[in-house]
Amino acid sequence: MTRQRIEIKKIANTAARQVTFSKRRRGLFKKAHELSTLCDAEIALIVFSATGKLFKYSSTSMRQVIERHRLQSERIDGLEDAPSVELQLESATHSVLSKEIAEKTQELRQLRGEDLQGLNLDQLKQLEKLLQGGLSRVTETKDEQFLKEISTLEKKGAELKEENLILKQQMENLPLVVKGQPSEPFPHLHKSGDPPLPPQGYNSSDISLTLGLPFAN
Amino acid sequence: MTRQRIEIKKIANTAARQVTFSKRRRGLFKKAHELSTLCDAEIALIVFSATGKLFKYSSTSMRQVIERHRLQSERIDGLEDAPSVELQLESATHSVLSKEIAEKTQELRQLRGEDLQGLNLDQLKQLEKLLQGGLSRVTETKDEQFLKEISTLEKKGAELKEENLILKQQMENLPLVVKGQPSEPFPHLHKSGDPPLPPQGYNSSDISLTLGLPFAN
DNA sequence: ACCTATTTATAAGG
DNA sequence: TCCTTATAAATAGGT
Repeated sequence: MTRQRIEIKKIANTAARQVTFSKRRRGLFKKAHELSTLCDAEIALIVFSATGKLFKYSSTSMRQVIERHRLQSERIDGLEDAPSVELQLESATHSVLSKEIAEKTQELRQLRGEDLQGLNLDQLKQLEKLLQGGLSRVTETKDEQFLKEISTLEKKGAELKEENLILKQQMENLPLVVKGQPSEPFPHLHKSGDPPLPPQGYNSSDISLTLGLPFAN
Repeated sequence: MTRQRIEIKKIANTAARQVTFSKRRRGLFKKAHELSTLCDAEIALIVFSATGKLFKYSSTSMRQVIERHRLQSERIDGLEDAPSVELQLESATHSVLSKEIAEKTQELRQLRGEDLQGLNLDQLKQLEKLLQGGLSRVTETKDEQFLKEISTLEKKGAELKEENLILKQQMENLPLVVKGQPSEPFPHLHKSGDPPLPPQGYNSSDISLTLGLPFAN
């Protein structure tokens, strides 16, 4: 709708999909509210993100709108004597949820290469394609992680090297200082006999600052 | 919002209000559908006009979305007076089922190569291995299917060839029979002028039987 | 229902 | 998430 028109089908890129979800969700809720205000309509809007997060809007109370809806649609498909609407809903929900679990479980098994007997050639080809897509994306992401980790390690290594260099210079210069100034320069720092290393500092350049050496930095 | 901007408050004129209701309702439902499609969201939208007419949209089933919403909000504003042991049990079961669905959904997404951000290197490697395993099994099964199909076709082909051969022999022999026996050997079969091929028989050996040739088989 | 000037919504990209 | 900008979509008022 703007820089470029987009097709109305699932956005492939996850990040882009989430951005669009945020933007459009806001727009949708705004429109819902405007409609209810302008035209005196009673509205309920429930949105679950792909990640399962719930967003909702209702012009009056959610319960009220849903109840009103239930009354309407009940009259239509609701035949027979109702064995307590609540229980009906409950068991219906159970079967829906259970069915969904069963489906997803089966899908997972097939993605793992199990239970393939029932599939025909086309379905197998489709499944293979899906797996190839997933695999390539996973491998790509993994490789990116590898690279990231490597570059992090390299950076750390370079830092350590540099710090080593500084420490070496300090060790070379230290005796000179001691020689030229026999009295303890920092008596309070050495009282305990331990070097005054900070408990968990990993940036060793702090040490030189702590030492207060004249050539630190 | 166009020829002139309008304030978001109840439209005083009834006719204008109904026109706007129609227009904006359509827009709202369209947006809801687009959001669910683009971003894989589960959406329920219920609208009652000021006159009490019901309009609704849901990406999956209305019942499912409402139930899912009830489960979510139940846990949150839950509290208050104990909601009856039965309901407690029900919602406990629901939360178990819902959790399972959420987990399986996430697992499926990751097997499809989506939502990999949160995974560390080890998890990615594990996922990659799983996919490789699944892929190889699927490919293997698919290839078996291919082979099976091919051998079936080959068998069919061989059969057809053999039948062809038989037919050719018959065609070679037929003139001899006619020569040695000038009168129409099968008058009833040729009356119509069409060759007596069975309507949809693909097993031509039936033909020779039908012809009743002395050297059939 | 259609028209169209304008306002909104929003896709891309920081 | 927020900001900006170019452009697509929605829509108010009218016919």
